[in-house]
Amino acid sequence: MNDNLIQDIRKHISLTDSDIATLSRYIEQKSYKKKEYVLQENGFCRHLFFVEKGCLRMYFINDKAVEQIVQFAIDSWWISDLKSFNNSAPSDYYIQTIENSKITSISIEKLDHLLNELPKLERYFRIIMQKGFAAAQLKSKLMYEMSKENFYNHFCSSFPEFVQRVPQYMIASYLGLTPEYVSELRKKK
Amino acid sequence: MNDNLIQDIRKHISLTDSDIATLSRYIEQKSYKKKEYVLQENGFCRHLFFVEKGCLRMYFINDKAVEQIVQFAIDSWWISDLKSFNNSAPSDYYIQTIENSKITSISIEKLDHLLNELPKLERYFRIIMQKGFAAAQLKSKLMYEMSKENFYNHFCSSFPEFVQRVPQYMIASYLGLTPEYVSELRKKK
DNA sequence: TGCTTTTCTTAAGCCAGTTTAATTTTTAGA
DNA sequence: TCTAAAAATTAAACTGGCTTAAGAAAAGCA
Repeated sequence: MNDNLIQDIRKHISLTDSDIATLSRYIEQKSYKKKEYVLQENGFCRHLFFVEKGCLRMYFINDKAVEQIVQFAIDSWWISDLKSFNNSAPSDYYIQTIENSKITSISIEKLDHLLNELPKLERYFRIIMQKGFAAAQLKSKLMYEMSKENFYNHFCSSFPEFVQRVPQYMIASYLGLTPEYVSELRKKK
Repeated sequence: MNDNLIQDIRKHISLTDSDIATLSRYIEQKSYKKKEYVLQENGFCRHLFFVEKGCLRMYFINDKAVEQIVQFAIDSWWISDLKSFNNSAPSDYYIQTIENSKITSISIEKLDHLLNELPKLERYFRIIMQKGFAAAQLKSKLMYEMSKENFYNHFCSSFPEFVQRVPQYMIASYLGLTPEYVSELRKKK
C-alpha cells in the first residue's frame, strides 16, 4: 500500500523504513467509487490529495451553472486547491472521482507536523510544488498561444490516454470549449 | 541591501546573522536599467529572480510575431520560467525590466548548494512555490470564468498600482486582449 | 433484454472580441 | 524646445467559437 507515493518520494529523496513508518502515521488512505466527491464546494480544502490509482477531476460551477473543469489527476499525481489550502479559506471547487480510485491524502495540520518530524520531506514537497507550478505555467502558455482547435488537437496527441479514459465533454470543458465544438472538430479530422 | 529578500524569508522562517552571511555567498544582485533583459529567449532560464525593487515582465513571441506577456513581477515577487529551470531546457520566454530595477537572483546550481548548506531554506522555497502555484491556479480560474471585459475590470480594481506603473498595451497583452479592445472598454466607462 | 441515463452529433444563427488601417496623443531624448 | 518614437484611440469589417434546439448513439443497470 502507498506504493506509488513511496516510489514518487524516492524519486527525489531517500527514505528509510523508519521514515516510511513515520510518514504513514500522518497520511490517510481511502478508496472512492466512481463519481464520489473528495472535496465539496464551500468545503475547505484542507488536504493535498495524491492519486494512488484512478482518476479525478477538479471543477467549479460557472455563472451559467455549467461545470468548468480546471484540472485532471491520474495515478501518481497530486491535486489540491492551493489557495484554499494555504489560506484556510473556503474553496470554490469540487474534486470528484471519474473512476473508482484510491487516494492518499494529508491534511494541512498533519503536513505541518510531518514536516517538523521529518524535515527532509520539505525538499520533496518543494519539488512537487515547483513541478506543479511549472505545469500551470505551461498550460497557461498553451492557452495564450493556441487557437481552441489547435489546443484540442495538441491535447489529444499529448495525452492519448486521457482521450481513452475521460468522456469527451469533460475534455472539452477542461480545454475551455463546448462539447458541440469538439464534435465539429472531430468530424473535420 | 537584499532587505526585501531577507524580510520575505523572515516572514516564513527565522534567520540568524550567520544564515544571512551564508545566503549572501550564493545569491547575486544586480541593477538593471529600464528595458534591459534579465532573460533572453533560447537562453536557458537557470535562475530564480527576486525583484528587490522595480518591475519586470515575462513574455514570449507568438505565431503572429506579437509579444505575449504571461507574468509581471514587482517589489518582493519571485519570477522564473520553471519548466526551463527544472529541466535545464531552453526557455521560450524573455524576462525584461519595465522600470529600472534591482534584482536578486540565484542559479539552480547555487540553490542546490545553498539548500544543502542551509536546509531550513527548503521550507521557504517550498512555501514560495506553493504560493506561486496557488496564484497560477487562481489566474487560470479567472481566465476560465470571466469574459474579457470583466477580466479587465477585475484586474484594474484588484491591482490599481499596476494600472499606474505599466503601459496599457502591456496590461492588455497580459489579460489576453488587444490594445484596441481595451481602448473601447475604457471609453465605455 | 429492455429501459434509462449519459454522452455525442448536427446545423443554423449569432456575437464578443479581433483585424485592419488610419489618426491622435504622449513620452523621452538630444 | 524640437523631433522621433512609443502609446493610445477610433471605427468599420470580419470571424472563431458559442448558443440553441433537437435528435441519435452509447453505456449502465435491473
